[in-house]
Amino acid sequence: MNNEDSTKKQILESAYSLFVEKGYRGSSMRDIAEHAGIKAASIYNHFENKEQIFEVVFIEKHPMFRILEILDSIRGATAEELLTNAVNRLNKELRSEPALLNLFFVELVEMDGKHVPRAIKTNFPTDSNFIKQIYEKKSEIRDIAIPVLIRFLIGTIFAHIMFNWFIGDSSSRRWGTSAELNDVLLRGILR
Amino acid sequence: MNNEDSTKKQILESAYSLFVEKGYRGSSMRDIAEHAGIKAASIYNHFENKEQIFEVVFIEKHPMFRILEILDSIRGATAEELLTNAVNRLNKELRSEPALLNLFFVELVEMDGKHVPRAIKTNFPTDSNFIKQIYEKKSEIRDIAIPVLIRFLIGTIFAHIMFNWFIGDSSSRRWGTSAELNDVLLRGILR
DNA sequence: CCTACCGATCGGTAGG
DNA sequence: CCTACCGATCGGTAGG
Repeated sequence: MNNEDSTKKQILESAYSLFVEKGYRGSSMRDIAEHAGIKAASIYNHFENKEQIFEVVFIEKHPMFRILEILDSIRGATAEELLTNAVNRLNKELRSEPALLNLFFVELVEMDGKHVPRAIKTNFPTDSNFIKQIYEKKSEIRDIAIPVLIRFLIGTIFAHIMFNWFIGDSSSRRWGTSAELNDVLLRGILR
Repeated sequence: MNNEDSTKKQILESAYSLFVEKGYRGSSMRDIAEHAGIKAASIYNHFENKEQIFEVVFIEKHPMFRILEILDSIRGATAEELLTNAVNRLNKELRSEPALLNLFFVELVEMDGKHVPRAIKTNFPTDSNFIKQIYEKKSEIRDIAIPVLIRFLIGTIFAHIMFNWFIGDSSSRRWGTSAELNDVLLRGILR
């Protein structure tokens, strides 16, 4: 039924935004229901219990897939351009939507990371435009395995943003700008 | 009083380990009390409420300070040695004590990061043995501001470990080893 | 430092 | 899909 589907989707969207904002235990079934326009008891027509909702949300919204999706829209004539664009874009995206990583933190702290393996197995992307582009520009890059490169790239962005959280955004000037970090990154990656 | 002090400390230690393991809302005052060997009501002789406990714990155990503390014990004859040792040591430490970062995730998700600025202001280290050593070896390093370097170093370790969490530890072979990441990092930092 | 207790809220169920 | 309700647990207080 169409109605069933759309209610289920609304529950998932509601749960996602609440989990990300308040954590798992901080988001009650009543909150999730209200935000989806129904009553708490009705949720149980679509899900067995609260944890099942989280499971589905986490698998669908695993930040890794979202990040690979963002990377797929990046273009660049040279490896340097491609990588610089990727860093800038990811940086911007993760800043404007810190929620992206929050879901993962909730999984780590409140769920002990137990859903991670299944999330990876369920929907790891089979082909990535970004990775394809990197392969085409392989000659400009040091002899590093591509997965290691991807890892380093994504990792650097995380690092950048997480460090800002650590020290608070207030004193960020003294700790360097995005461009400086990008420079160090490219030096390590390019020939 | 000595007794007051030690009870307070036990409450803080108990709260720390519980917050890290179960999150803020997942750790009840009764749990915290029991783990400290007292009853829940007695906590209020030492703290005004639950959030005040978290505040004190977070300021005392902010991962950034613990990391700088670990770095202070690192030695190395050359910049390369110093940095490699630092990467390996931090990596080992963060792996054996993932709790270190969990406290910060709890703060970000359940507290909205509101205690971060005060934690930084309250106890930022005035002198660091590690930073001093880096300065002495400045000639071997590219012309990067030292804070940027520290940031990149700590960030790389984070990145390494967080990426493992993201993909789950299962498929880690294909994504590269610690040594490979260290190599990319050093290329970017050393002259 | 404790026992006893408060109102509020939780996840989930019964029954229609 | 709802109303009504369950037992359990929460943070916090009173009073000694």
